[in-house]
Amino acid sequence: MTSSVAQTPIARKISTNAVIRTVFANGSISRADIAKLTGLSKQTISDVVRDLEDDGWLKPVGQTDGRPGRNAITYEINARAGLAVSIDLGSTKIAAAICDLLGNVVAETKVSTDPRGGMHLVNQFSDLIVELAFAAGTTADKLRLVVLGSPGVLDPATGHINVAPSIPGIDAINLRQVFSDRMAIPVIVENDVNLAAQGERWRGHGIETSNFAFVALGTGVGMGIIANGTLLRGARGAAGEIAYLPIGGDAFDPGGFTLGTFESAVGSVAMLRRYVGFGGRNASTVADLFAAFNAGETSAAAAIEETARLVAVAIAAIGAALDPELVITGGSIGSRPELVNAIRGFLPRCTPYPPRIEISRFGNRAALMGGMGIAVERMHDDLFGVKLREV
Amino acid sequence: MTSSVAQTPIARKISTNAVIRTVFANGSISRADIAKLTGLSKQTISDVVRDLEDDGWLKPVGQTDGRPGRNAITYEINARAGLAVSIDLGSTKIAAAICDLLGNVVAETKVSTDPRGGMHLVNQFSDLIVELAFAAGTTADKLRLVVLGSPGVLDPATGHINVAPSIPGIDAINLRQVFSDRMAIPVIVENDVNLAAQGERWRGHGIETSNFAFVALGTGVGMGIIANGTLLRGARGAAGEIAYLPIGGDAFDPGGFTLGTFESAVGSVAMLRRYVGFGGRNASTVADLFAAFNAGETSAAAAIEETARLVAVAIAAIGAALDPELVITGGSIGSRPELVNAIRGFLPRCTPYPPRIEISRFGNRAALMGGMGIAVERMHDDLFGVKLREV
DNA sequence: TCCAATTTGTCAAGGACATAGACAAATTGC
DNA sequence: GCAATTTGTCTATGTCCTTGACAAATTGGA
Repeated sequence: MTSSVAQTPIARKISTNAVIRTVFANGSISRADIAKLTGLSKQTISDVVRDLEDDGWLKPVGQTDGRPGRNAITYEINARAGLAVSIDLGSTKIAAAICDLLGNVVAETKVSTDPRGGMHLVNQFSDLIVELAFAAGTTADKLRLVVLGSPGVLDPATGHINVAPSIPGIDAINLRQVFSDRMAIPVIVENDVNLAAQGERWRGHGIETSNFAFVALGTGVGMGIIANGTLLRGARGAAGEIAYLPIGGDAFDPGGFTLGTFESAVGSVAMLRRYVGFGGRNASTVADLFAAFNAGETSAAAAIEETARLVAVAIAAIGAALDPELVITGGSIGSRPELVNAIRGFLPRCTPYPPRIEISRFGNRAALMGGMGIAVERMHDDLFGVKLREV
Repeated sequence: MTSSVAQTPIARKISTNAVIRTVFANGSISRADIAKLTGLSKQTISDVVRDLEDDGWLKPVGQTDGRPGRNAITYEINARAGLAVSIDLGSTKIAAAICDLLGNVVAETKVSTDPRGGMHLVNQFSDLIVELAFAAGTTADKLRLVVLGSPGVLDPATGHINVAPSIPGIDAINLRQVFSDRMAIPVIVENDVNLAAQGERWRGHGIETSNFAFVALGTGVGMGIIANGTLLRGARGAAGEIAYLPIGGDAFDPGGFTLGTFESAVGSVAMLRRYVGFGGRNASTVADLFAAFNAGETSAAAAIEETARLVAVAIAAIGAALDPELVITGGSIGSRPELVNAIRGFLPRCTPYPPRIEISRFGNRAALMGGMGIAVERMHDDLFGVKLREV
């Protein structure tokens, strides 16, 4: 017998959504132009814009002039009306940033990861957020959302991190819940490679395509898949866990099988082992190895070529399964042009329709960017989205 | 300066959609109950139901009784108000069916494929449709949609069939356009394995999961992927073309590479060749080979085991990329329990999180079912969908 | 300098769609 | 036969949107 509060809000919501989207798409714009673009009446636009201005979402910024007729007041998004945090948790560094409704970075920082892991990381996160909020001229309670990128396989439903070899203690707690309770802000937890893919989709190489894969090659290997314009997570959140691809070794070998056949064959450890196997003696890190390659050392060239060959086969397999238009590579190995050029050479020889290959536009900031992209998208949805009630 | 016709239909559309969905979900139902379930007022429901009844979408079917209070008139979907056709084009047979708005099959038939291909197939299709319409007690012009499943790779945008080895002449014409023009009905063309996956999603093993793959193993091999509940097509419509998986041979071998490395290794031709290689002499078809296996012939067992081993590795690769909860197998080879049991044995030895394996519920009718599922879904969308205008 | 043309934005009237609550009609059970 | 219950319509009211008239503001040319 309770009376519902909002009775016919749906029409106004749709109108509001149309107005907001138009302003987002056009930047500074007058009410008359909004009316023309949306097809809604001038009257409706005036009403909606008044409400949005009262609530702080839009602000008047200037006037038109130079054309015949009365000057129009132009409006634009009040970007500061929605601020969100993106955090990229790595095994050695934590990067974090605050962005506004338009995706502008208003504060950014980076610290070393607390090696004790677990709850100590939650403390680091909240300290970082308070510090960033101060730098952005606001306070942490004004922030609407936190997106946290982490290595490991995450349960899509609960956000629980099931497998995370490189960070101690975060698979023991429900990171999303604990962190969200601590800060009193909604928290989204997502795999870091998935976030990197989202970053490329948002403002990187994936901006004009809706079917691509981000392949991270470094100490570990992973993949983020954008298909039909959205992220693919799979049934258990393990989509893109190409460490387990049966390529580069015997799939039935119990050793490689638990560690991941493909990761054992192309990770940085394997690459250095291969280099030593070819007789190389001048590299203890991947950076050394590429330096040796550029100095013309044949054992380095052989190690890189063999890695490229295996990665090309993996991309062929991914291409057969997913048919991406583009594969973006990243990570400490995958962002090296020397390797990527070799991959480009092998690929047409092992698959009839090779996808384009590009190196990540954002380097090691890709996951941070992806977190911001998700945060902006989510804020728009929460604030202006039109949700039909489920029956 | 043209005045738009419909001014504020959106609220009514949403209400109508809610009513239709409620009736779909509940079967025979009274207006009072619809009001309770949707949360809309009795008045609104009466108005909407009146309109829907006038337009033929709903029909009164009876009355409640036995409970205190006035008896209610119950309504249900008038299933015959929307009829659509599903056609499964195979290299030897064409299967076709008409289904109604509820997905009931009201007419079904099967003929041999005209070996001349091309336009002769279009003639076959239109004859089939006229015949089915007659059997269903209607005429072809009353049909709202045709879904055509075909082998080959289809361009997702145009519906053009780019590669179709087993059917002559259909890659030379724009099948969708020609067929649609001939019948004056909208036509959807889709890859047959993708349709089989949709069929399993609609009423088969995929009904309770939104991440699975349908793997077809027969003369050729193919895969249909359902991820996040929707079909994955890829950038060029070639997602799931696992013929080209670099498994079962050297990915860089120019021969296997053009024919498809994986298909060359596990198709029915390869399986029989393998059987002969192991010394088998009693099988010229796959059916013979399985008969030999069931008679205890060791060369048949070896051929099947080797095929199962390769398929298990392929499923491991697919699992690493897509993380499906379930893999459904079909096709003349893939629907044999003897093979699938062997696959089930190999799988846990080559991947740490093996997906469940099931044999297709519909056998060779899976694509036909999938076409009906798509047709029903599409009819619902067209007839009752709520579309927000794009700005 | 003044006026026509143009554009912006508000006002007022009217229509579609929703809700709430009163009430008539129909049915069950005592 | 009557109270209780349920269905479905009627009436009144409110929100949101549209249309068309009109005032306000600006440009450019006579």
